[in-house]
Amino acid sequence: MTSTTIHQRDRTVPNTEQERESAERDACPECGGRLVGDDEHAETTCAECGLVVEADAIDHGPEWRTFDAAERDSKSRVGAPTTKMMHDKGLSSSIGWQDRDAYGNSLGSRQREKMQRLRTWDERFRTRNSKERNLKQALGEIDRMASALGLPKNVRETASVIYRRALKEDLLPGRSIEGVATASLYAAARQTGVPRSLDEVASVSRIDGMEFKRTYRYIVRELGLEVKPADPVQYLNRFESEVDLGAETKRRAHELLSTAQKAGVTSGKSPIGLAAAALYAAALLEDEDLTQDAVSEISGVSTVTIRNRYHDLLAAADETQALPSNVSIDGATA
DNA sequence: ATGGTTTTTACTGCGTC
DNA sequence: GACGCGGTAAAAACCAT
Repeated sequence: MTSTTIHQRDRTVPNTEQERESAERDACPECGGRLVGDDEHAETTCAECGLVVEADAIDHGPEWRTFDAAERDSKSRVGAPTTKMMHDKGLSSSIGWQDRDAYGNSLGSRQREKMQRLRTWDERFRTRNSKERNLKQALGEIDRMASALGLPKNVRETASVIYRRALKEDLLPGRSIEGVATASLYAAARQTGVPRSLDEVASVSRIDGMEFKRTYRYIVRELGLEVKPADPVQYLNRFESEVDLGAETKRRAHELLSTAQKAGVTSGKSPIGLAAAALYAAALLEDEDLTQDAVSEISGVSTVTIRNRYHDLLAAADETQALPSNVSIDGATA
């Protein structure tokens, strides 16, 4: 990640001192007059007739503005420059440093001391407010996403605890508030045993998936969070509630899952895939009307994975002869 | 950075309604 | 002929080293 691409758009506009001088010596194509470089407006103009030879050649804006669309959408992604150094974007007033009153007269020593105290407190309040506002926004965001995902209150609380820790440990600078908020929520959901997949969380977040995963890993590492691999059963429960199935089918699905877990064929496999496969396999055994495509739809797992996993599940079930021996699994064993 | 594992994508053939 | 299902190869994503 070098920054080489940022400034090398058009080298006809002078960057260095020498280049600018040479540019000034060039002649205007219109009237032959002297050309003048204007850094402020990124233009090269003719001193005689005012013709603008080069306009908007170089973006003089701060480079942290221009990386991708998501950044432009949410100003809050600008980490250190605005949120830390200029948390209020320079909008709030502050107490000046000169010991002068509004008319420019200098203050007496008593007044000077008073102003000094006020300055101290003014500074304290302002930085404090910024952190609080920051936190408030993050918590609001967490709340919004949590309700969109139908997550219970304790998850939000866990998420906010995680977020506060991140804030305390100075993990925020350089990262977006929303990114950390999203990551906190995802981690909290998993820790509290109500997992949502990365995709699901990403879909209700304002930040893109890549960024989300990156910040998630980051805060898990930095905070030393303990996040155990998600339990497939949790996913299974949720998938079951999204389709209309008989009670026996659901029982079966759980059974398949637990025998497979005991058989040890589940380690390393994605919990979501296992849950989806268990659901499909159970429906198959119970002659329910449930296609692989449907399961894939609600679980976000490809049909290929469902096939592979459900073969594993049935094989495991066969070996542990957990199936009642008189039940025929027509065709499913092949 | 690299290699091994898992998942996805894309394409195929088969049987059925 | 569309649909559900199954298999495969190659690409992509993920993870630990």
